[in-house]
Amino acid sequence: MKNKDRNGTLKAFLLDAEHVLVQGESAIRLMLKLESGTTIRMYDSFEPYFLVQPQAPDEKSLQECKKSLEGMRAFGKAGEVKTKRVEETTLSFRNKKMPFLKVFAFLASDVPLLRHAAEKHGVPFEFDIPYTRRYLLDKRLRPNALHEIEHEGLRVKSIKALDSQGETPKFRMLSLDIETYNPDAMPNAEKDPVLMIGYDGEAKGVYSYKKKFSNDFTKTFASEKEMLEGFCALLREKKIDLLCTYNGDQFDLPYLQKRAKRIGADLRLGRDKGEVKTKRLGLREVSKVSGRIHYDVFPVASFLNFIGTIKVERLTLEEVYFTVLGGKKLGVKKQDIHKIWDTGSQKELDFLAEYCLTDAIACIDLTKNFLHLHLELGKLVQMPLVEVSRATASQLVETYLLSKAFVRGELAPNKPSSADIYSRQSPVEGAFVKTPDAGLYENIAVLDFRSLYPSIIISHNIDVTTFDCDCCTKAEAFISPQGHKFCKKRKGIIPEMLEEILAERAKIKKEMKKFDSSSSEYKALDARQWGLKILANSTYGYLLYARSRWYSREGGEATTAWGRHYVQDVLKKAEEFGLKPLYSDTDSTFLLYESKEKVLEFQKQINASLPEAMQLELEGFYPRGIFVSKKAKGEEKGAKKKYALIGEDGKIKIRGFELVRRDWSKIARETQRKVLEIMLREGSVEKAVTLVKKVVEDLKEGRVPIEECVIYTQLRKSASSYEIQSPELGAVQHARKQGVRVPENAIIGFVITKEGKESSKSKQKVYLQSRLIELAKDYDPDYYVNHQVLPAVLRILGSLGFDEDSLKNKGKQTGLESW
DNA sequence: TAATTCGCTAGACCGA
DNA sequence: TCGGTCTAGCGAA
Repeated sequence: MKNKDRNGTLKAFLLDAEHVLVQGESAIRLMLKLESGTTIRMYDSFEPYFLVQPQAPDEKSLQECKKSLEGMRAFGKAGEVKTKRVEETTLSFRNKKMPFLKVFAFLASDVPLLRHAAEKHGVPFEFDIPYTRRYLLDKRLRPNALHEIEHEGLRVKSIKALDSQGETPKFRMLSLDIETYNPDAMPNAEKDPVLMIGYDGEAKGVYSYKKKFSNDFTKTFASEKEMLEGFCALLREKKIDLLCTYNGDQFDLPYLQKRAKRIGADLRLGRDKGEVKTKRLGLREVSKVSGRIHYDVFPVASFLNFIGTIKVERLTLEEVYFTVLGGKKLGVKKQDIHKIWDTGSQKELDFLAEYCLTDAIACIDLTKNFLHLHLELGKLVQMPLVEVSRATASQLVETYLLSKAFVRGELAPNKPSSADIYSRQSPVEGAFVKTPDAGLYENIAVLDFRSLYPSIIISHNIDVTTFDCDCCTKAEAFISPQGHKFCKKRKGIIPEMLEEILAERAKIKKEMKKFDSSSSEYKALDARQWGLKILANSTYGYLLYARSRWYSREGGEATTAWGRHYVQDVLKKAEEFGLKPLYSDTDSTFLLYESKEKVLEFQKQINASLPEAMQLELEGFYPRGIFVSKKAKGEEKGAKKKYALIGEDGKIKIRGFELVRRDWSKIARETQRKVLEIMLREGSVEKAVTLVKKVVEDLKEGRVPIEECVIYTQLRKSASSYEIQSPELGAVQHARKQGVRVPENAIIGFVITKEGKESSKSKQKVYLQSRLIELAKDYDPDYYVNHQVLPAVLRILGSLGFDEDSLKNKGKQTGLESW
């Protein structure tokens, strides 16, 4: 700790910036990590402020407004609030430079109060940018990057981000996972103790109490209290910087805190006496521990699942671990834990400890896997790790844009009012999708526009600041297919951002080729390009996001209109070129070819005609592919967003089929997958039919395990607010009637059982037969044959010239329903 | 108080 | 009992 005690300059990684009070004023406390590995705290001063646009831009109005703002009074809970001081400044607003007044406050919490008072004197702006974020943006600091700090003791004199992109701090990490006593499904901290704490990272093991264990990784304490305090001692001893959990925000950390209070344990998870602080951040809760970074893998997995980077059916630790890292699952049912604790055998108790440890291992492994991404994203959008790892797509884009606006000397637009949000609701016409003809095809070339929407936005300078400018005539500007005009003279903030992102990403991709894919350099670069990709892909959505500061309906309309224009142009030109278009969705084109050279020649020709930022890439050549028909009344039409391709390497790419959907049973999905594989690899209908017959027989005979009949669905509303009955709702209602608690919005698994099946000939209500998997005793073979396996499979076989109706004629040799 | 639109499908609902 | 319409969920991009 020598460095901080004297004056001078030091280099450190900036980990976090917190709001603190110093002598009655808002100030910043920085968490810094020296290159030696030591973590220190320092203090910086920063005045909270917001901006006000005077009623009129003339000097007289400006001075009058300034005077009024200086004399402002507002009243908050803590009494009277005053303006600290007011400064004049010039900012660019709606493409014009104009005067603004910068109103400084003593406390960050005064800003919202003063802002209301200021509304009488002008139009307030940038009043809702959180204090610590304002600090990072204004000082152009980059969380997780190396900074040079000039200081006097613990006081920062100046701080500057260094241009050392590659380096990132090395954290001392520990994962944490608790098991609780839970006789009533959901544990209650008022009465249910914490039984075990698993951890991995700087140390690895399990803490428990009273019980004896035969393994050597479990340490037994005399009481729950000593166990909790022992764990805090471990955090201190190992000098942990980063504590990671899976859903610790909402479960583990608040539970430990409540429990400690209840049993009188001295729980110091942080670096000082502070308790776990659980704060609402947007829609969710964040649990913070002072002096350490709490990294919660659950919101990370949830975000990546949402944007499509990973694909899991349920966001459990086990499933995420398995999907992302191929880790094994160790099954202990939550409802069994208290039984094992009370009456379990030694073997069961040992197994529980092992399970607890496995969860801690999964948690640290996942953290190591995702941390690089957030370190890089944090640098990029200037958000500390705690925030960036919990941020939504719109928050990432918006924070990046706020920083860009600051650098460009532009005023950030205010967030929309609720009336604005309401008026932004009507949808904007989206992408073009071509209807394919159903069938089995050979030799399909797939061409993709690389980053279609970002490249269109760049090429045509699309955003709210460039729309309908008054500096370009129609002849000078970019005119969209619907006639929207975009400036050609000044680059917009969003096109500029995307141009930088895409250029940087291309540079990184090139750089990555120099390294081995297992090297740390490669991984850091990969994380960086990944972060850039997330940002670029979210930007179009942000343009049309109703709560966006930089919303542009016209910009969104123009982007998709140009998208439709370019992709349809490719289809038309392909036809003329002698390549038959088969299918197209948004940015992709599927062409039937005879020679690959011709495809490459075509691609070259298109690329020569495109704007510089746009590019048509060859995604691949596929020897065989299947498109199926839509299940529609009347005419037979090919289905969109549903196809399967087999690559030259034998790898199969499947989109849209039931088998990729979690709301279909495993038995139907697996059977469909096998049929698709047979058709793609061998093209043998006979073989596929034989396979299906076997499955149907197994179902009839009850040989299929009930687990393979589970259907997963999320109830996205509260159970009472549904207009219509459904099987999933039926399962929940039945369970609640039995006294089983089912949380709102949960993804539930249910089975269609024989129970509740009506013998009458009237139309069977499936929801009466549906039961949660936990309560299901059997499955209804008729349902799984006729409503799961056969529809999934016949769609494919029927589309490939196999006469579907003949399949259903009972008695025929090949009939699938001949049983 | 979670980026967008396009598209498929099952099952419930409802009127003839 | 049949067939059209609507609600709801999930996936493609």
